[in-house]
Amino acid sequence: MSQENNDASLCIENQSCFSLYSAANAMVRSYRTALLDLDLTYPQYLAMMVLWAEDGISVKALGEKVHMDSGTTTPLLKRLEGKGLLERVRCKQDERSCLLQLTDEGKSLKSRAQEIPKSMACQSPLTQEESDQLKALCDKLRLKISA
Amino acid sequence: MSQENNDASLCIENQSCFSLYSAANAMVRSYRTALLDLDLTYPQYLAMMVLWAEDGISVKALGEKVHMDSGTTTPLLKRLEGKGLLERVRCKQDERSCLLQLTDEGKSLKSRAQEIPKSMACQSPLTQEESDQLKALCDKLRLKISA
DNA sequence: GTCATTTAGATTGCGCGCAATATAATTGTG
DNA sequence: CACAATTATATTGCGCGCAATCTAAATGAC
Repeated sequence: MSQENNDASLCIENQSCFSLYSAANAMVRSYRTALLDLDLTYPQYLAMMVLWAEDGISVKALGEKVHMDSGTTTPLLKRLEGKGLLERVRCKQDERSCLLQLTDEGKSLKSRAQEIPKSMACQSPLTQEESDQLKALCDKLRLKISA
Repeated sequence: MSQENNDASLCIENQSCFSLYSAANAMVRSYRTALLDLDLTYPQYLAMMVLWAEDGISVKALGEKVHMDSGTTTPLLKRLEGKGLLERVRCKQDERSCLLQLTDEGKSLKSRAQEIPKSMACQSPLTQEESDQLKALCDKLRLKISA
């Protein structure tokens, strides 16, 4: 395919990393439409999912679950607080720690969010089997390279 | 695993999209070290690979190959120009179009970059087969959802 | 040729993602 | 108890990623 490049190793079309990178961007892009209704970005949606599953956890615990550091979580959580979806309160036992409490509005958003996984699964071009396979490969990759 | 969430659909641990997203971020992060020596970010490295394979192409053609729009490519290419790796020249036949010409420095960077795919492949936790599988799934996903 | 349409690229604005650093609270050590 | 080390979060700065908008050049329709 490539005329000027005799070795294929530096060719983006051959690199699984580039495919991974592009697919992730495309995925986030396709979530945008679905999340417009909830007024959430994809990373914000991830944070909300964590809190819907486990309200009241610390910033640190949430950061570990979504694999983000405080440079990403702090401003993101401030934006969610600004939208009135949660409150950030200092932990009494450990004043360093900051606990995240969903507001009523934040909790009520969960019911509207139930549609998101359904609609995304519907428009996914992958079968359930392929999706599971993709997940397993991505998990293996992430776990090993960030170790 | 989750105590407060009786349905699994809104749980990030079950979502292949979250795995894809996290794996892509981890991958870019792991490239950072390898690319430090070349003074390139991962997206800049992608652009350079395209130009190493096909010097002189337009901004539009490059954007299509790396799947980025002008809001991303324009500042990225200006940074590469600022580093002295390429020049952006208006096309004589079509003044709207902007052609990208590698400088000698930009061309010579290719030889040093040959090490990158090798070292990344070495530290990859995936077998060649798994990597191919991941690429196929990502390509299928991206092609269909951005159609 | 005139004018609407299309096209290539640039600009603006916002939200990540993350390295590096700072701050303040807590814990560990002697 | 003093004080070094650790820990949780916040801040700063930079480079994407992309929607929305703008400009200017080229193309198409009549």
